Amino acid sequence: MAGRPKIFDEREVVEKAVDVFWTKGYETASADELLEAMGIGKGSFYLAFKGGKKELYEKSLRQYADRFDKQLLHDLSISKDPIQLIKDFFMALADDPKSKQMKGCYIGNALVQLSDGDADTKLIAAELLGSVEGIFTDVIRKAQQEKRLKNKAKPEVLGKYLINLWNGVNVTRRSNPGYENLREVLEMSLQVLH
Amino acid sequence: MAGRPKIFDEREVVEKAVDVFWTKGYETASADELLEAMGIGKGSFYLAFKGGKKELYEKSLRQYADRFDKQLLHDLSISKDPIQLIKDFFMALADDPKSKQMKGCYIGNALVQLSDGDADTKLIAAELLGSVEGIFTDVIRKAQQEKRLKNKAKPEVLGKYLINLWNGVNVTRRSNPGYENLREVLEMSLQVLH
DNA sequence: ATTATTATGTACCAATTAGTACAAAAAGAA
DNA sequence: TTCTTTTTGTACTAATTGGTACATAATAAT
Repeated sequence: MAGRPKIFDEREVVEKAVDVFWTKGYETASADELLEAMGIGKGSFYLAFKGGKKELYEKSLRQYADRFDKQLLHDLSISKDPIQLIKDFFMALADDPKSKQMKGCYIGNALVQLSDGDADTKLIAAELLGSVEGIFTDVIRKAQQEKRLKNKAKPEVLGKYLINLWNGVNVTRRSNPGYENLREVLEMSLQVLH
Repeated sequence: MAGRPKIFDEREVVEKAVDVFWTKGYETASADELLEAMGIGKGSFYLAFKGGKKELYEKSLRQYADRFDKQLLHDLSISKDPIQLIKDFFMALADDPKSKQMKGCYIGNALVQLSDGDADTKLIAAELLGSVEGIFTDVIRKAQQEKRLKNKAKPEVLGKYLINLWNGVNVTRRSNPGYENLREVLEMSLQVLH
Protein backbone atom coordinates (compact mmCIF):
# COMPACT_ATOMS: atom_id res chain seq x y z
CA MET A 1 0.00 0.00 0.00
CA ALA A 2 1.50 3.28 -1.02
CA GLY A 3 0.84 6.48 -2.91
CA ARG A 4 -0.87 9.78 -2.21
CA PRO A 5 -4.33 9.30 -0.72
CA LYS A 6 -7.48 10.17 -2.64
CA ILE A 7 -9.17 13.27 -1.40
CA PHE A 8 -12.64 12.17 -2.52
CA ASP A 9 -15.07 9.30 -2.30
CA GLU A 10 -16.19 8.06 -5.68
CA ARG A 11 -19.82 7.46 -4.76
CA GLU A 12 -20.04 10.93 -3.29
CA VAL A 13 -18.67 12.75 -6.30
CA VAL A 14 -20.80 10.68 -8.66
CA GLU A 15 -23.80 11.75 -6.61
CA LYS A 16 -22.80 15.38 -7.12
CA ALA A 17 -22.49 14.69 -10.82
CA VAL A 18 -26.05 13.32 -10.87
CA ASP A 19 -27.25 16.72 -9.68
CA VAL A 20 -25.49 18.53 -12.49
CA PHE A 21 -26.44 16.10 -15.23
CA TRP A 22 -30.02 16.08 -14.03
CA THR A 23 -30.53 19.81 -14.05
CA LYS A 24 -28.46 20.60 -17.12
CA GLY A 25 -28.68 17.53 -19.30
CA TYR A 26 -25.83 15.32 -20.53
CA GLU A 27 -24.58 17.48 -23.39
CA THR A 28 -25.09 20.80 -21.67
CA ALA A 29 -23.27 19.79 -18.49
CA SER A 30 -19.68 20.81 -19.15
CA ALA A 31 -16.72 18.95 -17.75
CA ASP A 32 -15.55 22.06 -15.90
CA GLU A 33 -18.95 22.51 -14.34
CA LEU A 34 -19.05 18.89 -13.26
CA LEU A 35 -15.58 19.04 -11.75
CA GLU A 36 -16.48 22.24 -9.94
CA ALA A 37 -19.54 20.58 -8.40
CA MET A 38 -17.63 17.42 -7.62
CA GLY A 39 -14.90 19.45 -5.99
CA ILE A 40 -12.01 17.75 -7.71
CA GLY A 41 -9.49 18.79 -10.36
CA LYS A 42 -8.90 17.45 -13.82
CA GLY A 43 -5.88 15.45 -12.78
CA SER A 44 -7.83 13.45 -10.24
CA PHE A 45 -10.86 13.14 -12.42
CA TYR A 46 -9.27 11.76 -15.55
CA LEU A 47 -7.24 9.37 -13.46
CA ALA A 48 -10.28 7.98 -11.66
CA PHE A 49 -12.60 8.10 -14.67
CA LYS A 50 -10.47 7.05 -17.62
CA GLY A 51 -13.53 7.19 -19.86
CA GLY A 52 -14.03 10.87 -19.05
CA LYS A 53 -17.41 12.50 -19.07
CA LYS A 54 -19.13 9.53 -20.63
CA GLU A 55 -17.92 7.06 -18.02
CA LEU A 56 -18.97 9.46 -15.30
CA TYR A 57 -22.42 9.72 -16.80
CA GLU A 58 -22.88 5.98 -17.13
CA LYS A 59 -21.74 5.45 -13.57
CA SER A 60 -24.13 8.16 -12.45
CA LEU A 61 -27.01 6.44 -14.21
CA ARG A 62 -26.18 3.10 -12.63
CA GLN A 63 -25.64 4.53 -9.18
CA TYR A 64 -28.87 6.52 -9.30
CA ALA A 65 -30.92 3.58 -10.53
CA ASP A 66 -29.34 1.30 -7.98
CA ARG A 67 -30.36 3.59 -5.15
CA PHE A 68 -33.81 4.00 -6.63
CA ASP A 69 -34.42 0.28 -7.03
CA LYS A 70 -33.15 -0.55 -3.57
CA GLN A 71 -35.41 2.07 -2.02
CA LEU A 72 -38.44 0.84 -3.94
CA LEU A 73 -37.74 -2.79 -3.12
CA HIS A 74 -37.27 -1.92 0.51
CA ASP A 75 -40.53 0.01 0.68
CA LEU A 76 -42.30 -2.88 -1.01
CA SER A 77 -40.78 -5.40 1.35
CA ILE A 78 -42.22 -3.69 4.42
CA SER A 79 -45.56 -2.89 2.84
CA LYS A 80 -48.82 -4.62 3.73
CA ASP A 81 -50.35 -3.70 0.40
CA PRO A 82 -47.78 -3.49 -2.41
CA ILE A 83 -50.37 -2.49 -5.02
CA GLN A 84 -51.47 0.42 -2.87
CA LEU A 85 -47.84 1.34 -2.41
CA ILE A 86 -47.37 1.54 -6.16
CA LYS A 87 -50.47 3.69 -6.42
CA ASP A 88 -49.16 6.00 -3.71
CA PHE A 89 -45.80 6.02 -5.42
CA PHE A 90 -47.38 7.39 -8.57
CA MET A 91 -49.77 9.74 -6.83
CA ALA A 92 -46.79 11.27 -5.05
CA LEU A 93 -45.67 12.61 -8.41
CA ALA A 94 -48.41 15.21 -8.08
CA ASP A 95 -46.99 16.48 -4.80
CA ASP A 96 -43.45 17.07 -5.96
CA PRO A 97 -42.26 20.66 -5.76
CA LYS A 98 -42.16 22.59 -8.98
CA SER A 99 -38.38 22.34 -9.15
CA LYS A 100 -38.61 18.56 -9.21
CA GLN A 101 -41.52 18.51 -11.64
CA MET A 102 -39.33 20.30 -14.15
CA LYS A 103 -36.47 17.83 -14.00
CA GLY A 104 -38.18 14.71 -15.26
CA CYS A 105 -36.90 11.20 -14.61
CA TYR A 106 -33.12 10.97 -14.46
CA ILE A 107 -33.05 7.74 -16.43
CA GLY A 108 -35.83 8.65 -18.85
CA ASN A 109 -34.04 11.88 -19.64
CA ALA A 110 -31.04 9.89 -20.83
CA LEU A 111 -33.23 8.00 -23.25
CA VAL A 112 -34.42 11.23 -24.84
CA GLN A 113 -31.33 13.40 -24.52
CA LEU A 114 -28.68 11.08 -25.88
CA SER A 115 -27.98 11.14 -29.58
CA ASP A 116 -27.44 8.14 -31.78
CA GLY A 117 -23.72 8.39 -31.18
CA ASP A 118 -24.30 7.32 -27.58
CA ALA A 119 -26.34 4.24 -28.37
CA ASP A 120 -24.46 2.19 -25.81
CA THR A 121 -25.25 4.59 -23.00
CA LYS A 122 -28.86 4.70 -24.14
CA LEU A 123 -28.94 0.94 -23.87
CA ILE A 124 -27.84 1.18 -20.27
CA ALA A 125 -30.68 3.59 -19.53
CA ALA A 126 -33.11 1.23 -21.23
CA GLU A 127 -31.90 -1.63 -19.05
CA LEU A 128 -32.25 0.41 -15.90
CA LEU A 129 -35.81 1.39 -16.73
CA GLY A 130 -36.43 -2.23 -17.55
CA SER A 131 -35.31 -3.12 -14.07
CA VAL A 132 -37.97 -0.88 -12.52
CA GLU A 133 -40.50 -2.32 -14.91
CA GLY A 134 -39.51 -5.76 -13.71
CA ILE A 135 -40.19 -4.75 -10.12
CA PHE A 136 -43.66 -3.54 -11.07
CA THR A 137 -44.31 -6.71 -13.01
CA ASP A 138 -43.32 -8.91 -10.10
CA VAL A 139 -45.54 -7.05 -7.67
CA ILE A 140 -48.47 -7.36 -10.05
CA ARG A 141 -47.94 -11.04 -10.72
CA LYS A 142 -47.79 -11.79 -7.03
CA ALA A 143 -50.87 -9.70 -6.30
CA GLN A 144 -52.78 -11.53 -9.00
CA GLN A 145 -51.77 -14.88 -7.57
CA GLU A 146 -52.90 -13.78 -4.13
CA LYS A 147 -56.19 -12.53 -5.60
CA ARG A 148 -55.43 -9.04 -4.33
CA LEU A 149 -55.67 -7.72 -7.87
CA LYS A 150 -58.79 -8.39 -9.91
CA ASN A 151 -57.36 -7.17 -13.19
CA LYS A 152 -56.39 -10.31 -15.11
CA ALA A 153 -54.21 -8.69 -17.72
CA LYS A 154 -50.74 -10.11 -18.27
CA PRO A 155 -48.36 -8.87 -15.56
CA GLU A 156 -45.81 -7.95 -18.22
CA VAL A 157 -48.32 -5.75 -19.97
CA LEU A 158 -49.35 -4.07 -16.74
CA GLY A 159 -45.70 -3.55 -15.88
CA LYS A 160 -45.07 -1.90 -19.22
CA TYR A 161 -48.24 0.12 -18.77
CA LEU A 162 -46.92 1.48 -15.49
CA ILE A 163 -43.48 2.34 -16.82
CA ASN A 164 -45.19 4.02 -19.72
CA LEU A 165 -47.27 6.03 -17.28
CA TRP A 166 -44.13 6.96 -15.41
CA ASN A 167 -42.41 8.12 -18.58
CA GLY A 168 -45.46 10.05 -19.67
CA VAL A 169 -45.97 11.92 -16.44
CA ASN A 170 -42.31 12.81 -16.28
CA VAL A 171 -42.55 14.47 -19.67
CA THR A 172 -46.04 15.92 -19.36
CA ARG A 173 -45.55 17.66 -16.06
CA ARG A 174 -42.49 19.44 -17.37
CA SER A 175 -44.71 21.43 -19.65
CA ASN A 176 -47.05 22.48 -16.89
CA PRO A 177 -45.56 21.92 -13.45
CA GLY A 178 -48.14 21.87 -10.72
CA TYR A 179 -51.01 21.81 -13.15
CA GLU A 180 -54.43 21.22 -11.75
CA ASN A 181 -55.43 17.99 -13.41
CA LEU A 182 -52.35 15.88 -12.84
CA ARG A 183 -53.92 14.25 -9.81
CA GLU A 184 -57.04 13.34 -11.74
CA VAL A 185 -55.02 12.04 -14.67
CA LEU A 186 -53.05 9.84 -12.30
CA GLU A 187 -56.20 8.53 -10.64
CA MET A 188 -57.67 7.74 -14.03
CA SER A 189 -54.46 6.03 -15.10
CA LEU A 190 -54.25 3.93 -11.95
CA GLN A 191 -57.75 2.55 -12.24
CA VAL A 192 -56.24 -0.44 -14.01
CA LEU A 193 -54.82 -1.48 -10.63
CA HIS A 194 -58.13 -2.63 -9.23
CA MET B 1 -38.76 45.33 -55.18
CA ALA B 2 -35.15 44.81 -55.86
CA GLY B 3 -32.15 42.80 -54.73
CA ARG B 4 -30.64 39.45 -55.44
CA PRO B 5 -33.22 36.69 -55.30
CA LYS B 6 -33.23 34.11 -52.53
CA ILE B 7 -32.08 30.72 -53.63
CA PHE B 8 -34.16 28.91 -51.05
CA ASP B 9 -37.67 28.67 -49.71
CA GLU B 10 -37.85 29.22 -45.98
CA ARG B 11 -40.43 26.55 -45.28
CA GLU B 12 -38.40 24.03 -47.22
CA VAL B 13 -35.14 24.67 -45.42
CA VAL B 14 -36.88 24.71 -42.06
CA GLU B 15 -38.31 21.32 -42.94
CA LYS B 16 -34.79 20.06 -43.62
CA ALA B 17 -33.73 21.47 -40.27
CA VAL B 18 -36.52 19.51 -38.57
CA ASP B 19 -34.91 16.32 -39.86
CA VAL B 20 -31.54 17.21 -38.41
CA PHE B 21 -32.85 18.46 -35.07
CA TRP B 22 -35.08 15.43 -34.76
CA THR B 23 -32.41 12.84 -35.30
CA LYS B 24 -29.58 14.63 -33.50
CA GLY B 25 -31.26 16.73 -30.83
CA TYR B 26 -31.07 20.48 -30.39
CA GLU B 27 -27.66 20.77 -28.77
CA THR B 28 -26.02 18.05 -30.79
CA ALA B 29 -27.15 19.40 -34.14
CA SER B 30 -24.32 21.73 -35.17
CA ALA B 31 -24.87 24.87 -37.18
CA ASP B 32 -22.61 23.56 -39.93
CA GLU B 33 -24.54 20.34 -40.10
CA LEU B 34 -27.83 22.19 -40.29
CA LEU B 35 -26.60 24.49 -43.04
CA GLU B 36 -25.26 21.52 -44.96
CA ALA B 37 -28.63 19.81 -44.81
CA MET B 38 -30.49 23.00 -45.62
CA GLY B 39 -28.21 23.59 -48.57
CA ILE B 40 -27.46 27.23 -47.81
CA GLY B 41 -24.39 29.13 -46.62
CA LYS B 42 -23.80 31.09 -43.47
CA GLY B 43 -24.33 34.41 -45.20
CA SER B 44 -27.82 33.54 -46.29
CA PHE B 45 -28.68 31.80 -43.08
CA TYR B 46 -27.77 34.48 -40.62
CA LEU B 47 -29.47 37.07 -42.79
CA ALA B 48 -32.73 35.14 -42.92
CA PHE B 49 -32.56 33.87 -39.34
CA LYS B 50 -31.19 36.76 -37.30
CA GLY B 51 -31.71 34.76 -34.14
CA GLY B 52 -29.39 32.04 -35.42
CA LYS B 53 -29.75 28.43 -34.42
CA LYS B 54 -32.30 29.16 -31.75
CA GLU B 55 -34.66 31.02 -34.05
CA LEU B 56 -34.35 28.22 -36.57
CA TYR B 57 -35.24 25.69 -33.93
CA GLU B 58 -38.26 27.61 -32.69
CA LYS B 59 -39.51 28.07 -36.23
CA SER B 60 -38.99 24.38 -36.86
CA LEU B 61 -41.06 23.50 -33.80
CA ARG B 62 -43.88 25.81 -34.86
CA GLN B 63 -43.85 24.66 -38.45
CA TYR B 64 -43.83 21.01 -37.49
CA ALA B 65 -46.66 21.43 -35.00
CA ASP B 66 -48.64 23.47 -37.45
CA ARG B 67 -48.45 20.75 -40.04
CA PHE B 68 -49.24 18.11 -37.45
CA ASP B 69 -52.30 19.94 -36.11
CA LYS B 70 -53.67 20.70 -39.56
CA GLN B 71 -53.34 17.08 -40.58
CA LEU B 72 -55.05 15.85 -37.44
CA LEU B 73 -57.86 18.39 -37.71
CA HIS B 74 -58.36 17.48 -41.33
CA ASP B 75 -58.53 13.77 -40.60
CA LEU B 76 -60.99 14.46 -37.80
CA SER B 77 -63.13 16.66 -40.03
CA ILE B 78 -63.72 13.91 -42.55
CA SER B 79 -64.12 11.15 -39.98
CA LYS B 80 -67.42 9.47 -39.18
CA ASP B 81 -66.14 8.42 -35.75
CA PRO B 82 -63.61 10.86 -34.28
CA ILE B 83 -63.10 8.79 -31.13
CA GLN B 84 -62.22 5.78 -33.21
CA LEU B 85 -59.89 7.94 -35.23
CA ILE B 86 -58.04 8.95 -32.10
CA LYS B 87 -57.79 5.33 -31.10
CA ASP B 88 -56.40 4.43 -34.51
CA PHE B 89 -54.08 7.37 -34.27
CA PHE B 90 -52.54 5.97 -31.11
CA MET B 91 -52.58 2.36 -32.23
CA ALA B 92 -50.62 3.40 -35.30
CA LEU B 93 -47.70 4.15 -32.99
CA ALA B 94 -47.16 0.42 -32.75
CA ASP B 95 -46.76 0.10 -36.50
CA ASP B 96 -44.08 2.74 -36.93
CA PRO B 97 -40.78 1.49 -38.31
CA LYS B 98 -37.97 1.08 -35.84
CA SER B 99 -36.27 4.21 -37.13
CA LYS B 100 -39.28 6.30 -36.21
CA GLN B 101 -39.80 4.56 -32.90
CA MET B 102 -36.34 5.70 -31.88
CA LYS B 103 -36.91 9.36 -32.61
CA GLY B 104 -39.70 10.14 -30.19
CA CYS B 105 -42.05 13.09 -30.56
CA TYR B 106 -40.43 16.13 -32.12
CA ILE B 107 -42.14 18.51 -29.71
CA GLY B 108 -41.87 16.31 -26.65
CA ASN B 109 -38.16 15.93 -27.28
CA ALA B 110 -37.77 19.70 -26.98
CA LEU B 111 -39.37 19.61 -23.57
CA VAL B 112 -36.83 17.08 -22.34
CA GLN B 113 -33.75 18.12 -24.28
CA LEU B 114 -33.70 21.86 -23.61
CA SER B 115 -31.85 23.13 -20.58
CA ASP B 116 -33.09 25.78 -18.20
CA GLY B 117 -31.33 28.43 -20.23
CA ASP B 118 -33.83 27.86 -23.02
CA ALA B 119 -36.94 28.26 -20.90
CA ASP B 120 -38.62 30.41 -23.53
CA THR B 121 -38.21 27.78 -26.22
CA LYS B 122 -39.44 25.16 -23.80
CA LEU B 123 -42.53 27.27 -23.25
CA ILE B 124 -43.21 27.24 -26.97
CA ALA B 125 -43.01 23.46 -27.02
CA ALA B 126 -45.38 23.32 -24.06
CA GLU B 127 -47.87 25.51 -25.91
CA LEU B 128 -47.67 23.37 -29.02
CA LEU B 129 -48.33 20.19 -27.09
CA GLY B 130 -51.15 22.04 -25.38
CA SER B 131 -52.64 22.70 -28.75
CA VAL B 132 -52.81 18.99 -29.57
CA GLU B 133 -54.24 18.37 -26.14
CA GLY B 134 -56.91 20.94 -26.92
CA ILE B 135 -57.86 19.08 -30.07
CA PHE B 136 -58.23 15.85 -28.11
CA THR B 137 -60.28 17.63 -25.46
CA ASP B 138 -62.64 19.13 -28.02
CA VAL B 139 -63.23 15.80 -29.71
CA ILE B 140 -63.98 14.18 -26.36
CA ARG B 141 -66.32 16.93 -25.22
CA LYS B 142 -68.27 16.73 -28.45
CA ALA B 143 -68.44 12.95 -28.31
CA GLN B 144 -69.76 13.11 -24.77
CA GLN B 145 -72.42 15.60 -25.77
CA GLU B 146 -73.46 13.37 -28.64
CA LYS B 147 -73.54 10.37 -26.30
CA ARG B 148 -70.95 8.62 -28.43
CA LEU B 149 -68.65 8.37 -25.42
CA LYS B 150 -69.91 6.77 -22.22
CA ASN B 151 -66.98 7.83 -20.08
CA LYS B 152 -68.20 10.83 -18.13
CA ALA B 153 -64.83 12.10 -16.96
CA LYS B 154 -64.02 15.76 -17.53
CA PRO B 155 -62.94 16.30 -21.14
CA GLU B 156 -59.93 18.29 -19.94
CA VAL B 157 -58.76 15.37 -17.84
CA LEU B 158 -59.23 12.92 -20.67
CA GLY B 159 -57.38 15.28 -22.98
CA LYS B 160 -54.46 15.44 -20.57
CA TYR B 161 -54.65 11.69 -20.14
CA LEU B 162 -54.21 11.25 -23.87
CA ILE B 163 -51.32 13.69 -24.19
CA ASN B 164 -49.73 11.94 -21.27
CA LEU B 165 -50.16 8.64 -23.05
CA TRP B 166 -48.60 10.15 -26.15
CA ASN B 167 -45.62 11.43 -24.21
CA GLY B 168 -45.19 8.15 -22.43
CA VAL B 169 -45.24 5.99 -25.52
CA ASN B 170 -42.81 8.28 -27.26
CA VAL B 171 -40.31 7.78 -24.47
CA THR B 172 -41.00 4.14 -23.69
CA ARG B 173 -40.72 2.83 -27.20
CA ARG B 174 -37.29 4.41 -27.58
CA SER B 175 -35.96 1.96 -25.05
CA ASN B 176 -37.37 -1.05 -26.81
CA PRO B 177 -38.41 -0.25 -30.38
CA GLY B 178 -40.76 -2.77 -31.81
CA TYR B 179 -41.30 -4.47 -28.49
CA GLU B 180 -44.00 -7.08 -28.32
CA ASN B 181 -46.35 -5.62 -25.78
CA LEU B 182 -46.71 -2.07 -27.06
CA ARG B 183 -49.93 -2.94 -28.83
CA GLU B 184 -51.43 -4.43 -25.70
CA VAL B 185 -50.30 -1.49 -23.58
CA LEU B 186 -51.97 0.87 -26.04
CA GLU B 187 -55.19 -1.14 -26.03
CA MET B 188 -55.22 -1.13 -22.27
CA SER B 189 -54.54 2.60 -22.20
CA LEU B 190 -57.29 3.38 -24.68
CA GLN B 191 -59.97 1.54 -22.78
CA VAL B 192 -60.88 4.85 -21.18
CA LEU B 193 -62.30 5.88 -24.54
CA HIS B 194 -65.38 3.71 -24.28
C1' DA C 1 -25.87 51.94 -67.96
C1' DT C 2 -26.05 53.42 -63.36
C1' DT C 3 -27.87 52.96 -58.85
C1' DA C 4 -30.14 50.93 -54.98
C1' DT C 5 -31.11 46.84 -52.70
C1' DT C 6 -30.90 42.33 -51.20
C1' DA C 7 -28.61 37.75 -51.04
C1' DT C 8 -24.54 34.97 -51.13
C1' DG C 9 -20.03 32.81 -50.15
C1' DT C 10 -15.79 33.00 -47.68
C1' DA C 11 -12.57 34.20 -44.53
C1' DC C 12 -12.28 34.96 -40.05
C1' DC C 13 -12.91 34.99 -34.73
C1' DA C 14 -13.46 34.63 -29.87
C1' DA C 15 -15.12 31.34 -26.70
C1' DT C 16 -15.71 26.90 -25.19
C1' DT C 17 -15.27 22.00 -25.60
C1' DA C 18 -13.31 17.56 -23.72
C1' DG C 19 -9.12 15.92 -22.84
C1' DT C 20 -3.60 15.49 -22.11
C1' DA C 21 1.14 16.19 -20.27
C1' DC C 22 3.72 16.51 -16.58
C1' DA C 23 5.95 18.19 -12.56
C1' DA C 24 5.10 18.35 -7.75
C1' DA C 25 2.93 16.38 -3.56
C1' DA C 26 1.85 12.94 -0.28
C1' DA C 27 1.79 8.79 1.47
C1' DG C 28 4.07 3.79 2.75
C1' DA C 29 8.10 0.72 2.40
C1' DA C 30 13.00 -0.12 2.67
C1' DT D 1 16.57 9.17 4.42
C1' DT D 2 15.59 7.47 0.02
C1' DC D 3 12.77 4.94 -3.17
C1' DT D 4 8.31 3.66 -5.10
C1' DT D 5 3.72 4.44 -5.93
C1' DT D 6 -0.33 6.94 -6.45
C1' DT D 7 -2.87 11.36 -6.56
C1' DT D 8 -3.14 16.09 -7.43
C1' DG D 9 -3.10 20.71 -9.62
C1' DT D 10 -1.88 23.44 -13.49
C1' DA D 11 -0.66 24.65 -17.88
C1' DC D 12 -1.62 23.51 -22.28
C1' DT D 13 -3.90 21.86 -26.75
C1' DA D 14 -6.39 20.62 -30.71
C1' DA D 15 -10.92 20.69 -32.29
C1' DT D 16 -15.33 22.53 -32.52
C1' DT D 17 -18.74 25.78 -31.27
C1' DG D 18 -22.01 29.56 -32.93
C1' DG D 19 -21.55 33.75 -35.02
C1' DT D 20 -19.59 38.12 -37.68
C1' DA D 21 -17.45 41.06 -41.37
C1' DC D 22 -17.42 42.14 -45.71
C1' DA D 23 -16.49 42.02 -50.55
C1' DT D 24 -19.05 40.30 -54.39
C1' DA D 25 -23.08 38.78 -57.07
C1' DA D 26 -27.63 39.23 -58.83
C1' DT D 27 -31.66 41.36 -59.42
C1' DA D 28 -35.32 45.71 -60.21
C1' DA D 29 -35.97 50.51 -60.75
C1' DT D 30 -34.44 54.83 -62.82
